[in-house]
Amino acid sequence: MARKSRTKYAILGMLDQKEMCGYDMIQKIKGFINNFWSESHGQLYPTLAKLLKEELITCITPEEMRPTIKSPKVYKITSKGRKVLHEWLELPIETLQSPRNELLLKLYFSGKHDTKGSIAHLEYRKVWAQKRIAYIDTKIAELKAKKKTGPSQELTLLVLEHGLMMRKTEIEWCNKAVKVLKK
Amino acid sequence: MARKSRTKYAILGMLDQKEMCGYDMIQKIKGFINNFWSESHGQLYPTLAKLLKEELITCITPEEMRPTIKSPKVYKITSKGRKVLHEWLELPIETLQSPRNELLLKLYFSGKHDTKGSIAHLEYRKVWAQKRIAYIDTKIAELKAKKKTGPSQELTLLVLEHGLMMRKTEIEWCNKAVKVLKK
DNA sequence: GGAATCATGTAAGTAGTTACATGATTGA
DNA sequence: TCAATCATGTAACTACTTACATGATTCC
Repeated sequence: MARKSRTKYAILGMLDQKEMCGYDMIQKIKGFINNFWSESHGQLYPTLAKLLKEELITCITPEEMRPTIKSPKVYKITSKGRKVLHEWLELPIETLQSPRNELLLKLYFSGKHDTKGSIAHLEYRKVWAQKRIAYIDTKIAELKAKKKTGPSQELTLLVLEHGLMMRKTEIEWCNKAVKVLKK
Repeated sequence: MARKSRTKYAILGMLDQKEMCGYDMIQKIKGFINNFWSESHGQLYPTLAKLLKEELITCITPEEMRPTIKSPKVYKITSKGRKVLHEWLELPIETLQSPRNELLLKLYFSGKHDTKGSIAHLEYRKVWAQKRIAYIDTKIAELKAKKKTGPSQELTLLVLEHGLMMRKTEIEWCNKAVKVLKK
């Protein structure tokens, strides 16, 4: 029954790349990972505790070192955790349906009544998308400036590219929609 | 505190267009509205009860007519409901962040280890997107075949167009990603 | 008569957000 | 010394899905 949380796998995935503490994960989630995923820290910390209990991760900051000066709980993925992660990675992707889109919901329900309002929503969305594009562009430039290339860099680039293409298409569609509404 | 459910507005929006019963709403949600929104009937029915209590909708199938032969509960939006709906429609859209994307999550975490698996995910996504495109194409054709045009038809077309453009971009990106992974 | 679909609801459980709460460290 | 940020956690609450449950109607 019920949906399955993927917080678990997001954590395992991050720890598979590098050992780190909860706070570091939150930074990552608010940073690059935010391009395609989100987690709240109210969900993260309890899940970390659960993963420890399941022995999918270990805390490599020993109990006796804490809470002496500046020692966050650094977590590391276990081989069992790695196995669980890779099994999940190979599983087919479950969420194929297009996600909820509040813009389309509002547009569809208000278009007839209030074209001005709808156009405002669309213009605002365009501004947002443009900001995203500018941000992603600088990120891509930064990444390309680093001479060092590698498989992980290529993946990062792909993710950024995804955001870029989606936002551009969104803007294109918004322009079309505005045209229709103004007509 | 906490997130706000938009089930309420989805219902009001549907009833603003046409009076109908809960079952009809579920059909709509599983049909056209599914292009941009989702609701489960386990969420819908309790929300209908709540809206009745708030007097944003009324049930126009009188109590005494039920449960005689074939009489579903037909709901109608009230003027108060309409007001609440329109106020919400004008409010800025809250959910601007890009939604969770399980494909990108898996790709980002597995790319280095398992390019074959990643490519499989991408190819599967392409198949799905192509099916969606085919479906939307027929819907658009159907709609255009009807000579009758109007504002609501234009909106429907816009929504379908949105899905079309997004899926096409997705395929384009998948192709790019596959190329990078195969390299 | 039996299957599909019409039609409405409730129950149980998970997922998730936000606010509350606390305290250490760093650097201006 | 004060603000920002590092760092971890819990509490309260909402949202949501899926399964359970039931019964009528329609059409073959």
